[in-house]
Amino acid sequence: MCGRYSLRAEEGRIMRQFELYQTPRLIRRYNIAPSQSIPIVRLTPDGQRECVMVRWGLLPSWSKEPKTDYSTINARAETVATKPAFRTAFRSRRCLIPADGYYEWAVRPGSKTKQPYYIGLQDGEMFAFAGLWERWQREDTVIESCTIIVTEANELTRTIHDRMPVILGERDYASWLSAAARQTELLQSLLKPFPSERMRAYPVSTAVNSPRNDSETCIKAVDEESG
DNA sequence: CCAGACGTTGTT
DNA sequence: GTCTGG
DNA sequence: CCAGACGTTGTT
DNA sequence: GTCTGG
Repeated sequence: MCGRYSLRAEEGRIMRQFELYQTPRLIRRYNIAPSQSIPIVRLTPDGQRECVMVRWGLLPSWSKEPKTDYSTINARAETVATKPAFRTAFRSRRCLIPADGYYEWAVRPGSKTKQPYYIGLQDGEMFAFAGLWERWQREDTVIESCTIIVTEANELTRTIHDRMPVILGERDYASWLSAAARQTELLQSLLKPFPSERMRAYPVSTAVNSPRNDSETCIKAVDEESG
């Protein structure tokens, strides 16, 4: 699963990696939580890439109330093509979600508290989660939202948790964004665990537990025991 | 036909 | 919106 | 994901 | 215990 992440990269770096002409104004984030407004990269109706802020926690267009349901912050890769809450977005509203690390909480045997880990690429560089976005509209209120797709964990992340977010390599960005709705097999083939060899994970302090803490402390390595 | 659900995770 | 359950 | 709140009435 | 807020 993926319920917290960081995005420290600067706007220029994001524009380069995602081939954008502009981004919204962004500040460094160390502890992004569900329900917050996050930048996503998607295609405009005429096929241009754009970066916009949307709410994390997908709100289906048919929802009666526009409240965030925590259960839609992630979508299972195995079922995303068919579940009512996600399938229409899977067909035509896929997005990339820039990030440079995410957090998982490992259950520690014999301890009531969990050990948070910070997980990312080996070089700490920015990457993209595979995501979906949706638009909810009633009268004059429009709410755009998104979800992060998750899959089974790889060898590295499995030591912490049995699920992990889908990370896309740069070569797959265009396919993910623009594949035709019927190319289910191609799309599905992109939703695989990222290679362990290119990732790293280390324990961090429980400061990250509270979404109020949004500083470098969240990503600083600590010894396992000191949680 | 209409009503009601539509999600994921972790824990029990 | 669309499918399932009654 | 974790943290933090969670309620009504009557009186001042 | 369970829901809401971040």
